[in-house]
Amino acid sequence: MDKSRVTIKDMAMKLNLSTSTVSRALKDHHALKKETIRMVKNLAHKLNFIPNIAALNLLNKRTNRIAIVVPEITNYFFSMALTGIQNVIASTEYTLMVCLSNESYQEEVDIIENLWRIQIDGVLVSRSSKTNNFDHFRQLQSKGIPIVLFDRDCKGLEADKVLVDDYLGAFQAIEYLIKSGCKTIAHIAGVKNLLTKNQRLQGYLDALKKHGLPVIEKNIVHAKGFTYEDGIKPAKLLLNSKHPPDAIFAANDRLAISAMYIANKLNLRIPDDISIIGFDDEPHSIYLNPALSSVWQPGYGMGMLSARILLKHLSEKGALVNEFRHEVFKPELITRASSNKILTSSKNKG
Amino acid sequence: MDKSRVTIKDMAMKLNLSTSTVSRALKDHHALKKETIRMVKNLAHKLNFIPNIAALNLLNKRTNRIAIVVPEITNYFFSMALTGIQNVIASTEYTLMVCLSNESYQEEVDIIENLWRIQIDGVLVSRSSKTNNFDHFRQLQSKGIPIVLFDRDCKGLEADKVLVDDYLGAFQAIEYLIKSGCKTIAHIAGVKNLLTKNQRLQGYLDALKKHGLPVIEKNIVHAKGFTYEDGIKPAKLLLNSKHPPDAIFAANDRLAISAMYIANKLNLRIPDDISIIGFDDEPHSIYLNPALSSVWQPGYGMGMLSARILLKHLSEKGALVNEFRHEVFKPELITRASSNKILTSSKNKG
DNA sequence: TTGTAGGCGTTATCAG
DNA sequence: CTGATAACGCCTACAA
Repeated sequence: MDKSRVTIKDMAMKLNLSTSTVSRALKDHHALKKETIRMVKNLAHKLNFIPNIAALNLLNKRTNRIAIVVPEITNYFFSMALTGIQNVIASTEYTLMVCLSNESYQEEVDIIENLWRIQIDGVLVSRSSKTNNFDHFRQLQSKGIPIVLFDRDCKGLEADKVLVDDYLGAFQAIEYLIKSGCKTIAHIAGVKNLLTKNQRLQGYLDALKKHGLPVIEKNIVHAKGFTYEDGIKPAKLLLNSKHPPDAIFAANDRLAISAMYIANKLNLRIPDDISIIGFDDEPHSIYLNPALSSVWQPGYGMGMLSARILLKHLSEKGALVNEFRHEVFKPELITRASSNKILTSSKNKG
Repeated sequence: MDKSRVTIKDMAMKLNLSTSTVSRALKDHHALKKETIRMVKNLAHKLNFIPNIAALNLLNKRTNRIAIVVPEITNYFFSMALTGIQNVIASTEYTLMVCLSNESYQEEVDIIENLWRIQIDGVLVSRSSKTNNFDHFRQLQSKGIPIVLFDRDCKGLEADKVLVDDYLGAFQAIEYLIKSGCKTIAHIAGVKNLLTKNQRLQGYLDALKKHGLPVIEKNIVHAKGFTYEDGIKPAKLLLNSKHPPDAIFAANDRLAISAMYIANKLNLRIPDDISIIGFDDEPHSIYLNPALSSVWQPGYGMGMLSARILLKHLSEKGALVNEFRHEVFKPELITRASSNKILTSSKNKG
């Protein structure tokens, strides 16, 4: 920080006033002469006075810092969420700190513990897929630091939550596949997690059940992670089997794209031989050949709301809030050529 | 911030010492009894004492905050760079603030001006493509705030710079295309910028010249931005023309993918009819059909180095540094099927 | 070897 | 209506 900043003291001297008067004038204290206020404000404007944040923080026992903890940002959903969060935070006096857990439970724990050390006011969290225990979050809360969870729920943890209806997104995707004529629909699920219910898997299961399709165990494969590479093995497993499925619903676009890749290698036609639907609707999905159907999530909006909720908490500090908000956004199935069996083969529906 | 933190005063009272002694003991002041130091440190450890950052900041006239200003983060290169930066910053007492200019000059100016208001210690910048005037950066520097530029150069601005050799990347791409038999190579360039020299374009031009190929004006098209959409028009322009080129080198992968998309629509075979090479090597490029050749940039490493350079500056504050570092990373051409004419058609080279 | 005092910039309380 | 004082938590001359 540069040293040439004007302080209240400087202005007080120039105006032959006390620092308290200047301070009060700057906040339009009612009991001051209008003239005094005018004078002070004029000078402040002329000298480009800006209150020293460190001094205020010391006084208010705050740091004006918010942290966001996410598994990664090289992913469309998280980068959009971060963009939304940042756009809200940017117009406040808060500073946003980005922390990456790399989908690792241990890294996440370390980060959270460190957040207390380095003194932040509040936290936005999308937990790692490996996280089965939420005590690190509880510990932070117990120190008075509010947490807003977004995208990935922590069952049993009481906090504000901004989620997307994964169940619905999956359900709709499966129903669409069924209606387009698919009979054996496989699912490449995300990382297996002991504690948190996998809503996308559940939506898949319930949709099958609703339409009287059998659940075939070997048609449900858990990926080891969420990268393209992680999708290769599950896709091979499914598509190389004796009775390959006629559709794959993947837990995200990367896994879906890997499945498309393998299908291509095996000379399977998409969607004629195998329909594929992803989740996330990354921008490049539309430029694949064929274009990938996917479930879109409102990352930007979720980010904005999460940030607003956290800011609200911080401004209400002291007023103990026992009620947590629980917001659920609706995803949207975007159908494209990769799942458009009907459209492609018989041209009778859009 | 929670209020239950232990302060030096608390410890001083418990130990019947003055705060100065405690303060000194914590930093191993030479003139203190070993015994005293031990006692203080033990207690500090037992009570989990952590110095109050706001107090230190007030004292040191710092804020411990660093800002990174980038056009966007929903892009592989920037998100990797940010990841690298964050990983360096995370182990320090600094907090990283992410600011997005959305490729807009005006937004960038606003951000930079605001950075001074909100008091940050240093800035990492990758300027917007529309930025032709660097006075906002100079103004910030003149207030004593160090700036490290990364990825996108600002010609004429004196600052630390961490760049990638765009010229070389483009040159190698074009040479490769020429060697693989392409005769008319087009270029989809990025946003036209009055001031900064377009190194990728220059590399393209020089490679053509070196190999005696003519520069055809209409085979150089500037995109309006860097999104997939921005690539559609240039691609149509090139591929719909009377004498379409037999290769396209695009300024980034998104533009290249749009070109692939249009080529597909026009039933042009890639690479037989048209070779395509991008820039950035986004992870999904390998899963396209055909896989996209691209110039890889070491985003993560560039981010790390930029952060280290900035930290160095901040630690040396006071010692006026007149020498700026100027680091240039080497990119790497990754060849895949989209440009592999020889391999694909006659199988005689890899 | 340790304590005292003053200051970093701001605000709140109490006087006047 | 305005000023003096203390306080936030820490550090560092200067004293002792």
